[in-house]
Order: sequence, then structure tokens, then C-alpha cells
Amino acid sequence: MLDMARSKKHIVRREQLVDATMRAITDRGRGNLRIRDIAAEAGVSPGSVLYHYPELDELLFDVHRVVVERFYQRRVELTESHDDPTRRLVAAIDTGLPEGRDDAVAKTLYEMHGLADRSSQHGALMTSLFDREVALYGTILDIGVAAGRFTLAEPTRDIARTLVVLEDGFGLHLLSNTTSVDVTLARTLLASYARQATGCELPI
Amino acid sequence: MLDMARSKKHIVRREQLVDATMRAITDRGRGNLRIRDIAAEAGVSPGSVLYHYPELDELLFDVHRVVVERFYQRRVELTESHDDPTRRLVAAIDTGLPEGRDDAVAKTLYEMHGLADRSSQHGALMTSLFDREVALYGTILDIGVAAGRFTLAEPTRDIARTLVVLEDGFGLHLLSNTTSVDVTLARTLLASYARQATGCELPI
Amino acid sequence: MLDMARSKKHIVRREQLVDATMRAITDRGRGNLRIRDIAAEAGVSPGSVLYHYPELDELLFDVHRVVVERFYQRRVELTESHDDPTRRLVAAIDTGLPEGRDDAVAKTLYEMHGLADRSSQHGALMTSLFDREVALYGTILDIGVAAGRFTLAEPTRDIARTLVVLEDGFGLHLLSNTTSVDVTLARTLLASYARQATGCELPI
Amino acid sequence: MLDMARSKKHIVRREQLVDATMRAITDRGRGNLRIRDIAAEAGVSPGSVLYHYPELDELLFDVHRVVVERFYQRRVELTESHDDPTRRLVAAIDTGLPEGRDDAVAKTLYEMHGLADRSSQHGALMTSLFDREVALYGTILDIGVAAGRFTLAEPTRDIARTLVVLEDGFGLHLLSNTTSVDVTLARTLLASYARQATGCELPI
DNA sequence: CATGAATGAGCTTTCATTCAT
DNA sequence: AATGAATGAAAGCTCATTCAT
Repeated sequence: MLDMARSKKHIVRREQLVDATMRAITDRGRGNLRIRDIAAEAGVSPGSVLYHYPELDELLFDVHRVVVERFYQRRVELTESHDDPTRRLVAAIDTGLPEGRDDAVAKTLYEMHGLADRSSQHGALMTSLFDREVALYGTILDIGVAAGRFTLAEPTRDIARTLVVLEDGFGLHLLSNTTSVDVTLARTLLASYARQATGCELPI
Repeated sequence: MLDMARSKKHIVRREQLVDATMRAITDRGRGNLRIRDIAAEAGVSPGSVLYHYPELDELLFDVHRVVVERFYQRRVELTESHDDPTRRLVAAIDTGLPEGRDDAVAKTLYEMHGLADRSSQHGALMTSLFDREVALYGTILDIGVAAGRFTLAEPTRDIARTLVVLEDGFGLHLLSNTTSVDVTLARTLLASYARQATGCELPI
Repeated sequence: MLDMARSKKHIVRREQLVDATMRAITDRGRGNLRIRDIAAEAGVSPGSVLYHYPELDELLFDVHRVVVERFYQRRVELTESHDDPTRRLVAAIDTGLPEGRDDAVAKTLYEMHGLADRSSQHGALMTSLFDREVALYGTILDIGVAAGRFTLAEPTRDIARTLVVLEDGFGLHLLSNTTSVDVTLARTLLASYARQATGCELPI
Repeated sequence: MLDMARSKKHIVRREQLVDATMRAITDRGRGNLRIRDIAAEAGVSPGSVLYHYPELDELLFDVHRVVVERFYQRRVELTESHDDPTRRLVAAIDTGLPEGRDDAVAKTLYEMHGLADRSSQHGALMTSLFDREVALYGTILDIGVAAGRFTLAEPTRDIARTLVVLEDGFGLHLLSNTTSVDVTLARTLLASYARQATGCELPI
């Protein structure tokens, strides 16, 4: 009992630290991340961070995991809140783009790409996200086809993958200081591609 | 004369350091970059690096500049080595994707995205690259139209931007440990989009 | 309570560091002062010095402050331990001169003059010391006059200032390798001036 | 011949470096003095400084020597430019005080005190200056006595020493950021002491 | 559990110094 | 004679990490 209680507290603390780390990454970038930043953001001491996460890599991995999950779950929820296939498609597009430069989830997600390079664990996470995003789009497209709304110009999966890659490309630019791309343009071009690929006008 | 010679030597050393830095970034990533790595890669002492680049930021900026220029120039050269619009388009696509995980130029380019976040100078570089890439695709498309080979489904610029963003999205995945995307798939999907957008089969 | 205890420990450590710095300055001179010297003198690690004094300047300022205070307080105590005006005057003179080349307080005090040059904070400290020393002599003189023992040849303040400046001049020589001046001579000449200025023989 | 010419050039360069060092010390203080500062002030390269002064200590010693000589010679010249004993005395007092915070000779002289501490060579220089200054005052006083103008209250040498020490004390304050003492006050108090000691009003 | 104190490893940075030209 | 280039030693500074309380 006591053990469980302690464990529970432990888990809660770890979750708080994951959140704090996300904020710290959004603020300072992953490269400059210091334990004291995480600690400060969580309102605890640096030693406390190490206590709950003796291996910092584990914390970073948890952050990645959480951020992937949140990002994906949000997409699922918001797309499933619509019945109309075109509205679903638009919702998918909208939730696939960062809301702005301070979109913590999106920012953290992109910061994690650098890790995938050196860690297959992180690579696996990213792959799992990609695949699920593709599946999400795939489902939306197939349902649209089944409903007689979409006429696909290419195999479902190819369109879905292209859409996800496009999102990622736009995300990269939107989270940088690039001025050639803004979120409106990104939506427009994504919708434009989607229209072509589905043969269906989108309510954007 | 003497002054020019000295200046020249200095410039040469700086170029060597830029190259060394590129390699160091490819090896260790930008976040973990240490002066000693650059020095080791260049075969000089750490102090020497600081001697030629008192401000590390300036070195990093030069690296970004060089890498952008190399990347873009290579694309221009290889696309212009073809006369046929479709072959040009294919060449553009091929040079827009990293050749592999160890593509130093591409790798460095992507590592620089993190800097754009905090530095408008880097942002400007990235914007300039993006704009020129878009212009490159734009020219290819327009020439193809003029030659009666392409029939554009969308405004030239929109297609061009979409192509560049797709490349960037693919690049992101190809340089990470993601297994869902490989270079063959990237080429295929890019070509697929290009075919749609130009109404013209590509010799891929 | 806990906060106060912690704070207290911190304060104690800082005081220890101030003392250690005084010794280090006496040994090596302020110009050659290294953090490791302070650390070694305090029996801690260099990092620990920075931990308690993130700004070295602050430490140096505290050293100055402490040394000024100690120097002045000692003078006050020792002069006030006498009732006879002439003995007081002699005590003031004696405590105004360095006891030797290894007089840590005096040595540090003089080493600080170089700082006043560039920092108004240090200048203010030196001014405050000077003014208080003048006031101390002033009081002694005035009391002597009131007691009918002294007959001042000049305004009280002028005599007092001249005495303090003389002390400082002698101090400068006594702490250097100058052989033309020793502490006996300094006492004699100071007493000589004091005798003239007060019209009263001093028991030196 | 060639050797001598080279030698001459060498000597000239060394003199230039001594001057440059004086300026550098006045600007940055002796403690923070870097070879590059001297080089910059002399308009040459750091390597050149070492070439002419392989031992930096030697340069510093030459600076001390030059500065002592200049300071003393100027005093001699300016006091000897007067015939009247009182005017001589005033001239001595005036040339014994720094003209301001940027008085390079005086500034450098005081910065050298820190060296005397550790080097007997420097100590000897300071002693020689002190002794000559005392002799200078001594001569002035004796001549004034011989001319029936001064009636000394103390032995000549004691008065002379007291005057020099007073100057040094004032110098210390005038070159620091101390606000309690300015040059006018210093002149006044010195003159006041001189008047007492000589029994002669000074035209100050 | 949590913290403040303390440490030491690892890095940057500064600078006198060497050296080829 | 003089310089720019390069070095390496010595210092400072930053941090993760340890530990007593």
C-alpha cells in the first residue's frame, strides 16, 4: 500500500517533470536544455529531477512519447468529431500543422527529430507516429470514397503519406524563422493538394 | 600584394574551418558541437579556430551560408545539364532529396533549422534558399508549359512551393531514423505529385 | 526557521570566503588573484567559490567593505580605550599605520585603491573610510581642546585631514619595499606634526 | 656601424615601447596589462614587443625608471625656474601632485607601487625617487633658511620627508575615485603645513 | 522526498609565446 | 625587424552529479 502510494507520487512527479521538460524545450530548444531549466520549470531543485529520472535520456524519451501521443490523440479526437468526410479531411489538415511558433507540442515534436538520428528508440516513436498519421488519413480517404465523395487519383496510402510529409515539411518551416511560409499558405496548399488527390472541393 | 596574400590565407583557413565544421556537425550533430571537434576535424588546435573565428556564431553562419549555396548550386547545375523539361524536373527532384543519412550537405542544412528559430539571420538564409528553390521549380515548370509538355493543374508557384515543401518533409524523415520512408519512396511520391500537377508522365 | 538557517550557513560561508580572499590578496596581490587561490585558502573547491559568489566583483567588494570596517572599528576601539587626549591621539596614529609588511588588513586596504579607479562603489567605500577617519581625529582634537590640552594651529578639520593623508602616505611606503621609511620614522614624523598642530607634547 | 645603427633603432623602438606601455597602464591599469595592449598602443604586433623586450619584467622596469626620471626631472626643472624660495616651495608642491586622474606619469608611478612589493629592484627605484624628492625639498628649505626667509620648526629633513609623504598620500586619493580630496584641497593643506613648518606665508 | 551545498569534469576563452616567412 | 599564424598552458565558467541533512 505504502509502496503503491509512493509509486503513485513518483509517477505523478515524473509526469510533472515531463510537462516541465516540454516547456523548457519549447523555451530554450533541446540542444541548450539544462537540468536546472527543467527543475526551474517544474518548481523543484535540480537534484529532484535526477532523483526521479536518474537517466536523463529516459526523461527525454518520455517527453517524446507523451508528445507523440498527445499530438496524435488530438488529431484523432478532432477529426472524429466530424462526420462529413471533407470536414474530417480539413480537420486532419488543421491539426497536422503547428498553431504557431509557440505551439509547445509541435515544437517539441520537431526538436525530437535530432534525437531520432542517434537513437533507434526515438526513431521508432517517430515511425509509429508517421504510420498512425498515415493510417488516419487513409481511413478518412477510404471513408470518403465509400461515401462516394472522394475519387482518389492515386492509391490511398500514397496520398495519405504525401499529406503527412507535406504537413511535416510545412511544420519545419512554420516553426523556424522562415517568412516564405505561413500557416494560411500551408493550409491552402495542403487543401489544394487534397482537392486534386480526392477530386473533391474542401470547405476550407 | 602582401596584404592580399595574407588575407587570402586567412580566407582559405576560414573555408577549411567551415568544411571541418560541416563534417563535425554531420558526425556529432549541431547541439553537441565542440570547438575541439572542429579543430580536430581541421587538424588544428582549438585556439586556432578561435583565432580565425573569434565569434563562433559567425562560423556557424558561414557554414549555413556555404551549405545553402552548395546545395542550391548543385541543383541548378544538375537541372540545367538537361534540356528536356521532364528530365529537368526529375533532376530537380533527385537533387532536392538527401542522398542518404550521411549526406553532409543535407544533414548540415537540416541541423541549421534549429538555429533559424533564434536567429533572424539564419532565418533569412533559409528563406532565401526556399525562395530560390521555388523559383527553380517555377522556371522548370514554365518552360515545360511553353514547350507544350506540361499542363499545370494549379498556379506555377503553388506547385513549385508544394514540391519544395514535400522535399523538405521527406528530407526530415530520410535524415532521421524513421523507417517508414526511404529515398525510393520519396522519389516515387514526389514524382507522383509532379505527374499530377503537370499532367505529364515523368521518366523516373 | 529553516530558511534562516540555510541563509545563515550561506552567510557564514561567504564570510569565510571573504577572509580567505583577504589572505589570498595579502599573499599574491590583487592583480594576480585567482579563484583557485581563494578556494585553496578557504579549503574548498573553485566551483564552490563561484557558487557562493557568482559575481567575483561582489566578493571583492565585500572584502573591501569588511576590511574598511575592521580597520576603522579597530581604530575606534583602541582610541576609545584611552581617556587622556594625548594618549588617544597617539593611539589613533598607531592604529593608522600598518603594523608591518604582512599586516593583512592594511595590505588589502591598499590593494583596493587600484579598484577605486574603475569602480565608483569602491571609491565610495574609500571615501567613507577617509571621512570617518577624519571625523575620528576631529573628535580627538576637539576633546583635547575642550580639555585645555590642545591649542590648534589650524582648523580642526584641516589638521585631521592632514593626519589621515600622512598616514596613507606612510602606509603606501611601509607596504612597499621602500627602505627610506620605516614604522618608527612614520610614528615620529606623524607625532611631530601632531605636536606642532596641537601645541602639545605627545607621549610617544 | 651596421650593428650600431641596428642598435640605435633597437633603442628607439624600446623607448617607443616604454611610452606605449605607460599609456597602456594609464588606460587599463597595470594589473590588467596585456602585451597586445602595449603592442596596440605602439602600433606594432605583439610579437614585436617580445622581440625588443624578451623579458616583460625588463620593460616594466624601464617604464618605472623612465617615469621616475621624468617625474623627478620635471620637478627639478620647474622648481629651479624660480629664484624666490617661497615660489620654489610652491612649485615643488605643485609638481608633486598629480594634475588629474589622467596624469599618465603620476598614474603610472602609483601603479608601480604594487611591484615594489615583490621586487627589490622596483623598491630601489622608489626609494631613490623618495630620497631625491626629500633632497629637493631639503635644498629648497635650506636655501630659504639661508636667505632668511624660512624659520624651520623641525629639522630640515623631517619637514622634507613629511612634505613628500603628504604628496604621496594626496596622490593616492587624487588618482582614486575618492571624492573627499581634490587637487585644490591638497594644495591648500600642503601649503598650510609648509607655512607652519617654515614660518613663512606662501604665495599660493 | 527534497534540498542546498559542494564538487569535478569538460568546455571555452584568454594570452604569452614560438615560429616560418 | 616585423608580422600573422598557430599553439598550449592556465584560467574561468557551466553543469551534471553527489551527498548530508
